[in-house]
Amino acid sequence: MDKAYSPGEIETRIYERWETSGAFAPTADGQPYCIMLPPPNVTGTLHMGHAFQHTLMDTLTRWHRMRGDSALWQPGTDHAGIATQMVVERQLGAEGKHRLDLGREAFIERVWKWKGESGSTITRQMRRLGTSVDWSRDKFTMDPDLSRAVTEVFVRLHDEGLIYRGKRLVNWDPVLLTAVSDLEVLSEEEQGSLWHIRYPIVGGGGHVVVATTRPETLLGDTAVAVNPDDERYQALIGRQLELPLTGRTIPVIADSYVEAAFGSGAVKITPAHDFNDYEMGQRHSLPQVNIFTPDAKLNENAPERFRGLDRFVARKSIVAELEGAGLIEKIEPHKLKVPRGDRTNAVIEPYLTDQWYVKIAPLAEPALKAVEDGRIRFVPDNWSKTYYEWMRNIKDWCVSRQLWWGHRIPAWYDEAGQFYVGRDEAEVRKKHSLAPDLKLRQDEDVLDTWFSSALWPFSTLGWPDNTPSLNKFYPTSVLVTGFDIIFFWVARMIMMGMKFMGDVPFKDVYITGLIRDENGDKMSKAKGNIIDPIDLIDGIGLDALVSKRTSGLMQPHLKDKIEKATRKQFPEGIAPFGTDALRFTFAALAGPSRDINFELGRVGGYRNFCNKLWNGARFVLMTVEGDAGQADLSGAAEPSVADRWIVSRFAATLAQVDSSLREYRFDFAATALYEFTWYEFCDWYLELTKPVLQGENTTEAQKRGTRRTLVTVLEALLRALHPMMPFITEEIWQRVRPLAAPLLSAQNTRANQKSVDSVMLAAYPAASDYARDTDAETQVNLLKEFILKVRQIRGEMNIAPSRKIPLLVRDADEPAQLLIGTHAHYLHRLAGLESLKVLHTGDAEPVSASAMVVGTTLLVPLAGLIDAAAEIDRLTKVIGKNASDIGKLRGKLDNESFVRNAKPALVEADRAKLAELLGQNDSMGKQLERVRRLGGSGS
RNA sequence: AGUCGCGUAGCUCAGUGGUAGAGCACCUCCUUGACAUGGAGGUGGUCGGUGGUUCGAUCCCACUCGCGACUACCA
Repeated sequence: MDKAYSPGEIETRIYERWETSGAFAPTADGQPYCIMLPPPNVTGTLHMGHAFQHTLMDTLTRWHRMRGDSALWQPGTDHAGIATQMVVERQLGAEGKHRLDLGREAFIERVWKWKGESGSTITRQMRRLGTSVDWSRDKFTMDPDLSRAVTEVFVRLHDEGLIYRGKRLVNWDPVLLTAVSDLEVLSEEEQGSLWHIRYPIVGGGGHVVVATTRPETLLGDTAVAVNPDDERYQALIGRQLELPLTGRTIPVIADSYVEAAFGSGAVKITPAHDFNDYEMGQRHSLPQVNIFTPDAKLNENAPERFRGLDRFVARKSIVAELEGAGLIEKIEPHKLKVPRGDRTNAVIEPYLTDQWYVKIAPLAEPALKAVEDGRIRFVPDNWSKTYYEWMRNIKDWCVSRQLWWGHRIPAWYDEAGQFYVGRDEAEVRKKHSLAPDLKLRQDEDVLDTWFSSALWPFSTLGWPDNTPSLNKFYPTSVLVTGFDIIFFWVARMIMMGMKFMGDVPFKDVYITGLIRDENGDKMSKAKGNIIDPIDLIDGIGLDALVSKRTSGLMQPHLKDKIEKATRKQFPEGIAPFGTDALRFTFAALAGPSRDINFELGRVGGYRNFCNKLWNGARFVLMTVEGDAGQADLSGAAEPSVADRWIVSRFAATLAQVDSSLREYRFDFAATALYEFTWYEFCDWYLELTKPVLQGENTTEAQKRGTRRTLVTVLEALLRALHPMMPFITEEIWQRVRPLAAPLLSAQNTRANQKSVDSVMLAAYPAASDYARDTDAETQVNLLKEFILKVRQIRGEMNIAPSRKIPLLVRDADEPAQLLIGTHAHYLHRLAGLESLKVLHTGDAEPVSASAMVVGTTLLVPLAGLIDAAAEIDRLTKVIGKNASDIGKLRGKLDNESFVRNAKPALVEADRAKLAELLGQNDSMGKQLERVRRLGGSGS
């Protein structure tokens, strides 16, 4: 083995072997365990959020697979209607073309071509991450079988009256020229103005002032509304006003929606261009005057001079004319929420169109109930409240999009405009007994991308057919996703799952945090703070990183700023950390918080962890292979206390990992494994094996006991780490397993099968397979205490590690005597002792540096080793700390209420602790005096 | 406006009704035959503020300050 772990070539080699061997497919037997991959955009690339979530899903999948479950991680990609269409339109734009130039068919062909070219990018990146999805089941939302499911759902919902077509006000994106759903509209507060406009009263008597943030919509006003209780306007209710610039007159109406206190207390009502006005228009039977074209220019309903003007250009000229006519009372600066399309950032226009809607209330009810009664569990639980809030106020879902890329709506129109819904044209004709020569044309619109995503948990498994996979894996086990798509996706999957499968689509919903940069900012191209997970794996030079971050910017003026920040933050680019280090970082970050700030330093730390594991394994292999040979492992063996201890600690670690992963506490599981591997296995256990293996007084059986423990614990540790760090564990396991295989206990038979040639198919180690040994733990804990105290003296006295020192032990209690009697070789080696002597009553005691373990005193003679002044400082400090603790403990124990109310065990423990500290300080006080005397006379 | 969340060591974050933890950073010593991507030791926090419940609060409750997310919105 190399001295340092280098992940580079190892990873791809191992992944290819896994994939070609079919190891990712679910086994025939075992409990079904299924995770649906949230399908990424087919033409997208892997970002940090994906990498994070995929790591967690892969960890769960690998863990369950190793536990013997029939584990399916279902992969796939999403056609991402708007996003993909926009990318291709932009490509066309660069060629000076528009999709209308190509026509629908040619355009769609072009999108498929693009999908073919770029669709493999993200799946290739996923392979780099080690994702163990079953690629043989890879799905795409526009595959024929999934499209069939979409049509089926649409038709069934329509036949039940749960899908309807209606002319209503929708959110219209004037750039994309399509309707979008409420969720696709983002409202940001922006600075605008509030124009106060005078509407003259017909028949004289002055004017009414209305306040508006959108003066251009005046052209579509059909009323002015006031609050019915507003005394100022009582006389005007029912009268007519002159609508400026139009020659029309409109009535003053009363509606309690109007707040008298805001603005002038009078509101212009534009039913065709505002959601609230629309509803008021319905209440008062007001006419709707649409003044815009689909791309938000003024249409023929506007006075001729404004026609064809863009809405914002029109605003200026309308305000100018009003000012000229003396109809502007004032203009105030005003903050308002501006609705923008999440894809185009264009200001969304409420627009009257015919669209398809899903009637949502009947679907929402069972979906709400499924969470309320616990059939679906949100983790962390508080996300269920977010879900409830949304579901209880949910509105009908506009599912039609005026796009070309997507699932075409299965509705056909005759020339009279009558529509028929069916699985295909033939079915429509048959169902409605239409004449064969009746001309039908299919609806031009496609469905919202999320419509097909909502079916993902069952459409990928074969629905509407009743397939074995569907039977086996639905309901799936857990959904792992971000809170940003709880409404877009999670809620809709639950609704559709309840509706069409009659059961929940998943039992748990694990909501991950959102990966942000180290400052807590969201990662985005515009901010220039994006990190490509692949660059963390392979590393990237500074110049390449800068050019990656600054190319293709929407706002080129940010380039310099981004470049500067990048060069400052990564003066040497990014080092190659390897996949396992990245994955372990993600796991360790996956705590309960909703925002996760990603620090590069942590990946470095876990890269070091990989190296630590590598070198620990290197030590084990060198010792076991080197001086013994594997046959030697099978003879009589006599495990040491350290051997029993490490096995016991391993059992505790496995129990912690198990309970943590069950609760999706990846951070706890990662920490438990990290601490065991580094602090217990490497720092202590490996060191404790050395006195045995290299000692002159140990028997072959003892050495064998230690070698066997080394090999078997390492082998099982690799299995335990594998779900989080698949590559390095596989690489090492391949070398360790031949040594370990003959030694594996009966419980581990699955790991011991000849056919198992990969750690990913071996059994996950269970805590119950390893004995807890409190006796060994107690002994080793005491041993560690002794060693740590001596090291503390050495460290604080600056005694070189190479310098061996004498150690005297005074007042040894029974456990300490046992320790010295049986484990002196450990003390010698790990504390760097030259000699170890127990002082008996009456023995001469040289002046020494000292430390205490419970009641036992450790003495390191000062002569030639130690600076008396330093020891005085040290002792004073320890005594001071103890004194402070004694004070606190006394305070507690002197308090009768504490003694009466606290748990007896606690009181007892405090009393014991107090007695111990008192004894120690008494002893150390005397010690201090001795050193002082020496300090005074000696140096 | 409503819902949810956050404020703990220089930084990023865990955590618990009973004398505060990790990683990174920092200081001292050490190239000892697994590992300098390392080893040994160490410094560092009145757990946002105030009040309450309690024998005891960083943890529970109320209020408050500061930050954030989401949902719905007043033209």
